[in-house]
Amino acid sequence: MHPPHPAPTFDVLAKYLLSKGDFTADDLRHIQAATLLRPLRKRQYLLHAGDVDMYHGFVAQGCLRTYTVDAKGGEHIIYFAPENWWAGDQESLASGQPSRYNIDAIEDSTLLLIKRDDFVRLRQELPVFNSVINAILYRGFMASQTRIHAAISYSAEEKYREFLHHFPGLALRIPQHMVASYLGMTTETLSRIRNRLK
Amino acid sequence: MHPPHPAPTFDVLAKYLLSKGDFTADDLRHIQAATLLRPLRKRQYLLHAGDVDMYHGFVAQGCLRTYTVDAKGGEHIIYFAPENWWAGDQESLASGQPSRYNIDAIEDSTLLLIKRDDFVRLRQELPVFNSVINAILYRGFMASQTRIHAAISYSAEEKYREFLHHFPGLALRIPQHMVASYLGMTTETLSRIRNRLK
DNA sequence: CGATTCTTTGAAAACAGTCAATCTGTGTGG
DNA sequence: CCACACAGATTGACTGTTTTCAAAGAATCG
Repeated sequence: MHPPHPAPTFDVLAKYLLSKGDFTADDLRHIQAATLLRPLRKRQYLLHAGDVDMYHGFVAQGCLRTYTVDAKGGEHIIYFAPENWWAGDQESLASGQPSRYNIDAIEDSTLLLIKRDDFVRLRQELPVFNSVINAILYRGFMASQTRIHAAISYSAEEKYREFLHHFPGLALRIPQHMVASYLGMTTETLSRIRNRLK
Repeated sequence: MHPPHPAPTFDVLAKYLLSKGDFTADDLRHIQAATLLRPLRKRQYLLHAGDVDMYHGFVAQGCLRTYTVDAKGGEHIIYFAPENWWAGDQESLASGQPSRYNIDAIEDSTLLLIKRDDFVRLRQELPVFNSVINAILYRGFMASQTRIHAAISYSAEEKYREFLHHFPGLALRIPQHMVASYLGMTTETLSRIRNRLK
């Protein structure tokens, strides 16, 4: 089970960017020059907790997760990054401090990496890129707000329904215990909820 | 119980801004020209759910809350804005859509309002202002992440400890049922936790 | 003070977590 | 290709935590 053909991976990012802003062919060339193709097999890491994140990763294919591991070994998934999402610890990238999070691949995946410094440079050189990235951060912020609302307001069952709605199809692709972890409940609880729902 | 002297309210914002970026006296004058002094008494609203948010509000004094009301009349506090925080629904401000949230004063408060359009203009005209605002949004995003982590990983007691740590002193100022609402638990549960802790 | 708002307490019920066993599918190496 | 190991999902019985409902006690404000 390999990621399919290696070739037109940058096209996924180009298409994504063009859907968000008016990039010229030249802009895209500059961006492409800064990207690095990185296939990641299932269970391989993009970032280990304790390391400093050096890359912004755009997921062209597959799915990654960002998570912590607590004292008892329990994993808590902060977020998922399927195709057309960005992976990386913004905090570590911005501060240069070691990350609290692990990031690894849930499925065989293909990423486009942009080095921290190149990313900063691109934002300075290309105003379109900068404003698109700002918009993305913004949407991420709004999404966090929605998730906080769900976490403090909803029952386990409502959280799961909301998840199905927010990530259509994702629940079918990824292991259930990860969905449970993302929602802040145990696998068993999620299993029983799913049972009730059908 | 009135907000004290009316006079040097803008100074609070000026001081705040100067601590975050290199503003010239002229920059500050421009910003001041766009601000509107708005005292808010306890329980008065800055924004009603269903309305479009027209103002960015800087809290010079007091404390506001942003919250939703569910079908059963339960309130869920999304966040608190004490002195030197911003209040306002970013989503509504950015999109022009009606807000899902209510924002009101928990204490008698003093706000400096900046109209939506003026805010956008200031960001365009003053690069310092723009980058400071970006940094603030950024920190807000990081804080959301931390809060999500707490919400899905911690027990009720751990959440309360974390709250005390994150908002030192705030638990003493605001009603406990609001802290409970913010943490996603009932007043009774929080009361019992506090009892255990002492 | 009287009224309202807020907090505490108790008992019962609902809910989610834990532990352990079983069941299922998938991939690997022989 | 089969057998086995392994990761993942389900189920049941039990425990523990949190909610709910109801009532009573503080504290605050006008």
